[in-house]
Amino acid sequence: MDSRTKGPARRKSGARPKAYHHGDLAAALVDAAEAVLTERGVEGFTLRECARRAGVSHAAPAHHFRDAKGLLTQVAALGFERLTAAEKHARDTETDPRKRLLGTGMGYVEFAIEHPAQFQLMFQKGLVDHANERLAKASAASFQVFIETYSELYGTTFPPIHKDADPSVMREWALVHGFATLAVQGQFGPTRTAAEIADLMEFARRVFEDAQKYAPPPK
Amino acid sequence: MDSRTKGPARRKSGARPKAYHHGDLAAALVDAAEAVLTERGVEGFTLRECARRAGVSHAAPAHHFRDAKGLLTQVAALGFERLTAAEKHARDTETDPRKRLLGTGMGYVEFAIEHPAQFQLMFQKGLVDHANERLAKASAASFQVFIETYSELYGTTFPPIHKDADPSVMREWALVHGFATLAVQGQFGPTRTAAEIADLMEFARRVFEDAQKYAPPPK
DNA sequence: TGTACATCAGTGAACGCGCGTTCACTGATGTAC
DNA sequence: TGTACATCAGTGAACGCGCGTTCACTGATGTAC
Repeated sequence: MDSRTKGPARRKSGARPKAYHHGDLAAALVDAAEAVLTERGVEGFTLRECARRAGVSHAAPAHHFRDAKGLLTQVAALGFERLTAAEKHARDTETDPRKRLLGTGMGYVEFAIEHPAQFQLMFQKGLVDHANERLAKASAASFQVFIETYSELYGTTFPPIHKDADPSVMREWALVHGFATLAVQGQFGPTRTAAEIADLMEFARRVFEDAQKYAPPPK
Repeated sequence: MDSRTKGPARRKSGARPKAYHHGDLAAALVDAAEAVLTERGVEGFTLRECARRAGVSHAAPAHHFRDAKGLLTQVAALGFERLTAAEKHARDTETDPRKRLLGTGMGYVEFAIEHPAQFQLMFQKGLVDHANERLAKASAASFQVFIETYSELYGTTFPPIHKDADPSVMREWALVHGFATLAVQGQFGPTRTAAEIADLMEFARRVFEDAQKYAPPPK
């Protein structure tokens, strides 16, 4: 009974390293996949390496994820969920609507720099099952934060993402996404050390503030 | 002697399909690589497929490019050269400095939509030898167009690309690059048919015009 | 509490695959004399 | 113009590699009675 308990109880003992059943392989594989992406990039991702890191045979993942794409899809979905959280976290340290919009962008960039390979995975076609419900929902939510925060400032609402969306909010998104993409690709120099990251974030702030300086007045 | 003549003369006859020497394998491989990228994306690229399309054994490319990365590097360099040309072409249909800056962005986006996989290759770490001189030069030149065109409008000059660059020109680049990236990744819907592409370009124009509306006044 | 059984979550061997790279080779081309 | 030779640009066989996927299997877990 208590042998079935998940989480802490499992780790507390560490006495059963050879347990036949893993306990929470799905989560362990997702963790492993994130680590592999971080260390080797999207190009270097393999299912077998994830299995190795989870301490399990390479056939085991099939019981939890149909195939490599299935695992990557979950990793991407989790990424979007974290991206949304990062946007909201950075935004909610501010109360002024302008600063809140700026904060949203800063959270976006911060997530990208700290999870570059995952960020790339999230926005790359073909690696991931875009029909997946969790992924689609998480992806839409991360954009929705922009729309909401923009609306706080300008008091307008926007249709779901589409060519007919308001050009202003798309401009906001494109700017932030472009900056994040360029940063991740190393166009602004390395971002390995904490100091380099802080530097880059400072640069992001200057760019975004420059953009706001000439933005239309709030409602 | 005339059998050595390159180009048209070689194609004119078509009588020597079995010629032992290809004539211009390097160029043929670059063409093939672009086609493979277009059809299969960065993920689907293989050296052997390029050789197949060039009608040559898979060991032949090594005589012209050290390895797969060597070929991809040349393809990326060519991509940047074309990107620069596209920017300038779109820019130079206008005379008004504001419209010229907008045109530069339009050319950028147009190139990206028409060569999505190549665009991705150009801006992806690890696939390409960034130390390559032709590539570095071509890459810098494509950004230089922004700087030049921006300077036409505002009369300032900027240091080479770096964190200390003027935030305004970086904002311009990030916006355009972000839009192009999102478009290529299908975030604005499919861009297969001519009509879809025209639609997207129209949307780009609206977004960039919206951005200019609130830009600082010219010099 | 004990037992029988179904289900679940792993194992590990085997498969076929296409890849990049290397190698000794050979035919074609260009050049020196 | 002819010949000898060096160089160049291909061939095709072979290599080792790690991959994803499949399969029959087995040990562990949960449940019904």
